[in-house]
Amino acid sequence: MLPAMDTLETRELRYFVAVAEELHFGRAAERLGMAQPPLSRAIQQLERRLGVSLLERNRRGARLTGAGEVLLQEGRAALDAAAAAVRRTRRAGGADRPGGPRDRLVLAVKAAASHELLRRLLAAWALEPGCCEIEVLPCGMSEQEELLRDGRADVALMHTPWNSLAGFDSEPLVTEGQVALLPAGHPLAARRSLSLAEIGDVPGLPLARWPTHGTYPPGPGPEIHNQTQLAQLIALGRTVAVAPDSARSWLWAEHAAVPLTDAPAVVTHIAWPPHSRSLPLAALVRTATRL
Amino acid sequence: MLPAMDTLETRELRYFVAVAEELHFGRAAERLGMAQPPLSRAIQQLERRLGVSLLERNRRGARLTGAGEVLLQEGRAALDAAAAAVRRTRRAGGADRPGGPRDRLVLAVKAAASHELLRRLLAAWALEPGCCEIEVLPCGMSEQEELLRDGRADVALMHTPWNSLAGFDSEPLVTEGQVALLPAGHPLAARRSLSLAEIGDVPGLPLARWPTHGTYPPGPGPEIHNQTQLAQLIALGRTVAVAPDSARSWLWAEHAAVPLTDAPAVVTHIAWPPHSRSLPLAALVRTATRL
DNA sequence: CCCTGTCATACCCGACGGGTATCACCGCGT
DNA sequence: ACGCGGTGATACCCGTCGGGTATGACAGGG
Repeated sequence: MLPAMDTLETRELRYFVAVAEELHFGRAAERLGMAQPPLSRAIQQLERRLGVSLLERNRRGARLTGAGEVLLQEGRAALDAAAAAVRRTRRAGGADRPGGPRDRLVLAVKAAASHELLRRLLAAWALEPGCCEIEVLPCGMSEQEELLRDGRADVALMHTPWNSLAGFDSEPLVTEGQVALLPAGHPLAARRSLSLAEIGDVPGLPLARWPTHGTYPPGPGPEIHNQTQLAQLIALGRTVAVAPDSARSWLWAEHAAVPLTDAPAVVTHIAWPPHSRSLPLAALVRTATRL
Repeated sequence: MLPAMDTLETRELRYFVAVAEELHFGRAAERLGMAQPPLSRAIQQLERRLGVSLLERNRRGARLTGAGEVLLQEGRAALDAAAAAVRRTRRAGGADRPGGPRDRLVLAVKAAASHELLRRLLAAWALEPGCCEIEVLPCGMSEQEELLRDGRADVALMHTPWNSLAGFDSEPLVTEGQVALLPAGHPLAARRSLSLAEIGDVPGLPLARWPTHGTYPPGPGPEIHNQTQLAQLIALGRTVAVAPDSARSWLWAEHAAVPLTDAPAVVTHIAWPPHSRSLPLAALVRTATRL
């Protein structure tokens, strides 16, 4: 029997994703803990089986073809799905914590976002009859999607328009406007309201840049990694930022918040993987939407 | 190196899904084109690696444990994702039709649903500057989800509340009410409007049952496989059915349609896999929403 | 009580995944 | 110009393991 032309082993996907990300067979092999020749051969076999060229080999590394781009994206999704299958199955069988509670929900939240909402949600959940333990998993700015996809989290709080809800089930919880965060002494800080255009090109006060999926948008402003860093740079009069209303709760004395008239509203959603049949999850979502 | 504890090969998933669906090692092995002993061994290895019991072996077949249920669902999703990766990569590389157009969208539509909308959509698409070939893939009642997930289709017309949009991106296109489809001669056919309760228990005229994901809801009515069959049974005075307004377009002379006051509205959506980066797809969605 | 049908065990073999050594190629340095 | 370094490809070998066949253990039914 020929080796199943229409199916890909996750091993092959892991190999290809590693090569596609490194664009270098040697480094990819090292990352995979194997030697370079078998990796080269595996990718060649993959290309032959698919009947498609995935990489343009250069003397100096490699470049992805269009089909390679597609396989990188789809392959990551498939690997996430396989990883999720393992994690969720182990959890369902109680194999992750021997003897531990098998009803446990992992909730992914951006560190330092939606404090107040989270507090209220956990309080309401504790009063719920069917409640179970909730493990709060703090994560980076755009990490929730991946955590939900690969099964490390069961449910997440996400914020449109920053997070994409594509591929998940979700319910909106709270809508809030956005404010400009300025140094308290700055002339604009005295204004009652501002527009995005007005803060977009203030001389000497470039707009801070947040990472989205690991990469930063282009611009003159500083690259921000966490909220504390941002707070400091604003207090030092080095930058200005756009944030939801609820950011007021962590402002310093040196900060000022001015409502923005034309910034898109931020909606906090509770989101979870589609087709979930978990009863605790359904109960948590119900609790959240009733807050 | 131990054989990668945290990862599942698609081969193992295929095996488990086959066993979980058949609940019988022998039949599953036959379906997989292999002998029973290696299949048994593979499942045992799988259970050991996951540290979880997946099946309760009985002398008379097997039953799924809770963890097994989870792995069945998650495993199917992962297999669909892997199959989609193969199909979409081949399509992107033009390997499916040698020399054929690599820009081609496959649109899944329920046979005989949304005729008029589809006609208008295709007409508008043909006028679009960036238009490409559209292959219309007719499918069963609830088949669109699977076609999108495993990459056989790029985009689909779906109808809530029958189809679930969970896990997809979508845009609503049309909302329509529902009507009762009755034999023309029936007393109720003369009414201006009806309620679901009224047609739910008409003596001698049981409500037809449509399949959802291959299974039929319980009830006394006949099991319907396609629209022609339904039309015939209604004309014969054997059954009554609930259908969207647009069903009027295929009514026979022996049929009558009476608006239902309390049936949920049917919304036709255009839906596609999340995180798509296809430009033709984006253009098609734009065209559809502007209709 | 044996026969049937189920899944598990024992054993063997071939395929193939992976390692080592080496080659072919090209850019770049001196 | 020539050699050197670094890239991916090729050649070859070996051990593992996936799969097949034969058989066992066991329970239920005629």
